[in-house]
Order: sequence, then structure tokens, then C-alpha cells
Amino acid sequence: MTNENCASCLLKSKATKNLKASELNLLGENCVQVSFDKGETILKQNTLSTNIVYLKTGLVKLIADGPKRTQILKIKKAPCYLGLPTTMGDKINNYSIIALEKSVACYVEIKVFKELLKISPEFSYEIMLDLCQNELFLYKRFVKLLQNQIYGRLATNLLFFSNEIYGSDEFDLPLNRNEIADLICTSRETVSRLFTDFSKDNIIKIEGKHIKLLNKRKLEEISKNG
Amino acid sequence: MTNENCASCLLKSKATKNLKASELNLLGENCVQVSFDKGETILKQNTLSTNIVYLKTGLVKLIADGPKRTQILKIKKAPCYLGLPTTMGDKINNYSIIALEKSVACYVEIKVFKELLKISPEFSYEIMLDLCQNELFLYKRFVKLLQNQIYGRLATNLLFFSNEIYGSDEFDLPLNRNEIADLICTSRETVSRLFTDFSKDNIIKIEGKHIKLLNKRKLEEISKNG
DNA sequence: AGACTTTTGTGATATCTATCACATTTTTCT
DNA sequence: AGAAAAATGTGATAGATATCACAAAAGTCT
Repeated sequence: MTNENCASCLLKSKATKNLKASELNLLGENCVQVSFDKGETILKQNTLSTNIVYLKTGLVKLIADGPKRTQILKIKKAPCYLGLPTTMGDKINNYSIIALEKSVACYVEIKVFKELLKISPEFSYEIMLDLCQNELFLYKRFVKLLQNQIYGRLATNLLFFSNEIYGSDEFDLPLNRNEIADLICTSRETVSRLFTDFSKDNIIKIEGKHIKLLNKRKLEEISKNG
Repeated sequence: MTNENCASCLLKSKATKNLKASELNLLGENCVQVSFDKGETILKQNTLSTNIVYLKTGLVKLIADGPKRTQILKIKKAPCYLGLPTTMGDKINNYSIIALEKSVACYVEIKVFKELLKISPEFSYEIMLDLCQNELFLYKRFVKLLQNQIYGRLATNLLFFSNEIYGSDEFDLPLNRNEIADLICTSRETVSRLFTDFSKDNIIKIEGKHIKLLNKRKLEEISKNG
């Protein structure tokens, strides 16, 4: 296992900034950096969970097989930890993680990660904070998915891409229509219809994957009321 | 603030079993035990989050206002921690917690809880494990809610009550029809129709809130396939 | 460049569940 | 015990979205 220089890494996590030089060294000795192309699998569902993954750069989707079809659980943007719940909470990976664009990730052995949790309370605390904030985010996200109709569900996610992922009202969607359907729990035909309707109402402008939000205020209203 | 004797408490959490006598004493000095009747509010949404709650005995529901109606996020049975994500992850309580039967809870000041996290890695680790397992549970629960139709959604929850809460195929539902509708995201009329259909098919026998699962295998099949 | 595969858009129809209304039953309060 | 309120069950109808089919457009590979 190659030795990564975590101390000098400019993309390390907020949590690891709490670690001493010796702790960073321990981390580096048990850490491997890997590059991924779009579509490649970073972590696979139903395999043994032996590593914590830290996403240095890129964008990924967390997916799981549901009763009827694949479900996109969440989309995460670097920098962030991936697979923490499934590695610490179970022996088997409960979901897969797929790169949505070129990405770079570091794999850390679970034993080393647990050791760092024990010897650095500040590190442990930051990780716990992240878990707590993630849970609150999941509650909000799923309640909106469950209670809104499909216009509201699509609007919510378009706003998420704009505000949280790209920081812009104009961007290339990282998902095809079928994947968007997996994200908002509908069919790909319905996604097409919604994009057509939003375009006709001058709420968005879309050409293939390139999208521009024309009436963000209206999207916010649709997102809120469903 | 009265001094609770946490050291001698027979209902303390697995996590606190890692604490030394001095740490338990610190906990006890900043801990208040309160009893609740069914329907009473243990933690209220949109109030300041200043306490961690440990449920010693009883059963509770976590609820939040959604775009259309109240959503039951989760039902939790003692012994367990409540409100961890919302107290550590935000300054405001993101959801309410209501007793579904007579319950006893201990309120711990967040500052003391954080202190214990810092001084006891084993305690911290157990709390983190709990957060991770909870997140996995939420993923499974919400994916089934999102993808199954209403028969599957009701079946899943009846099995949850039977297997995880009551450990019996015969029990009193802790929720009325409207609350069950809040749990599985449907209308109270639909809940009535489903109970009627399941009764007609000899899958369950229900009289008011008293229910007996007659064909658990069938419920499992419906839960799986929706 | 062209063939092949994948993705997308739209029309038509079917299915599922919400909503509304109302009556009945059960529970709560005095 | 009786009145009032809340909860429940059922019927009828409306609305939302899935499904199926098919054609067209876009992307990939050789």
C-alpha cells in the first residue's frame, strides 16, 4: 500500500485538520489515491465494507437497488467522506457509489480510520457532526420526495443542482433522463414531459443536458408547494 | 438541576457503559429525568436545540411538517437516544418527538454531552455507530416508501411493528388511522380500505387498534414487491 | 462516414390513489 | 348517562402518473 502524503495534501478534509503530524502519517501509510472516470464504480453494493472513502475532487451518486428499480439516494460533491455509514454500520456495503464525472478518491482502511477516531476526539467530533448534518438533510430530502408531486420533486432537485452543486443558474446536468427519474422517483417519460412543460412555461431552457434556470423564483414556489 | 444517579441506573445506554465513575457523575449532575403521558411532546420542532434526550422506557414518534402534511419520520422504542442529529447538527430542532405511550426520558445538556464525547473515545464511538446504523435504516425505509405502492408500504410497517417493536404477531397499534397515514404517506381513507382488504384476504385480523397478523409470509411478500 | 446502440419525446391508455361527501361508530368530557 | 367531538368506513369521482408503443434524435464505435 503506497504511502500518501496526507500532511501536504491541499484537499484534505476539515476533520483531518485536527490530526497531529504523527496521526496524518498513520493515515498516509494506510491510504491509496485512485482516479475515476465518469461512470466508474468507487464502491459497490453487496461487497464487504473494508474502507472509508474520501472524495478529493469530483461528483458522485449513491445508489441502491429498491423493490422496483435503482434508487439514487444522494448526490455528493467533493470534498467529502463517502460510505461512512455503510462501512461503520454494517459489514456489507448497503449501496454503490458511482462517479458522475472525473473524480479522485482516497481509500482508507477501516481499522486505521477507527484508530484515528479513538486517538483524536476533535477528528471524531467533526465526523460525528457530518453524520448528524447528513441525517437532517436526508429527512428534509425524503419528506419532500414523499409528499410533493412530480413537478415539485423535479423543481427541488434542479434547485439543488443550481445552488449546492454548480453555484450557477446555468449548467450541464450530470444525469441522463433515466437517472433523473431514479433521483426523483418517476419514469423517464414523465421527466421528459416535465422538462417540456417547464420549457413551455419559460421556467427553464433546456438543450440536451445543458440547462438554464430562467425563473428560479417560480421553481422555488413549485418546490415548496409541490 | 437535580442530580440523577446515572451510575446506578439499570436502563442506561450501551454507550454510557464505557464511561468511568467520574464521567457518569458529570452526566448525573447535568441530567433530568422526566415522565410523559401518551401524546405529550418530548422535543418540539423549531425550538432551540439545547439537550440530548435519552429515552429510558416507552415508545415515541419523530414528526416533521412537510409540504403537505405532518410526516412521521421514524418510530423509536426505548432504550435509545433521541434528537442527536438535530441537537448536534443544527441550532433549531428540525423535528418534534411525541410519546406514543407512557414514557420516561432523561434530558442531558448538550455541553455536557459534547464534553463526554471528547473525554471518552469509547462512548463517542458507540454514539457514532448508532448514527451510522440509523442512516442505513433510513435509506432502506425511505426507498421502500418511495418505490412501493400503498399495500407494500402498509405491509412493511406492520412487519416493523410486529418484529421490531412488539416482538409478537398480535398487538395494539400505537397509532390511529390518521397517524398511520402520516407514517406511510397516504390518506386515512386509503388506510381504512387497506385494512379492510387485508382482513377480507385473511392476511390480518383487526378490531379497532388491536391487530393480529394471520399471514406474515404474505405480508413479507407484499412488503418486498409492493 | 456509416452502422449500431442508446437516449429521448410524444401519444394513447390504464391504473392507482386522492378527494369529497356523508353516515356510523367510538371515544371523551361533563 | 348523555352530549359532543373525534375517528372510522365506504361510495363515487377526479386527477396524477405509469405503462406501452413507436418514431426520431443523439451518441458511440469501427
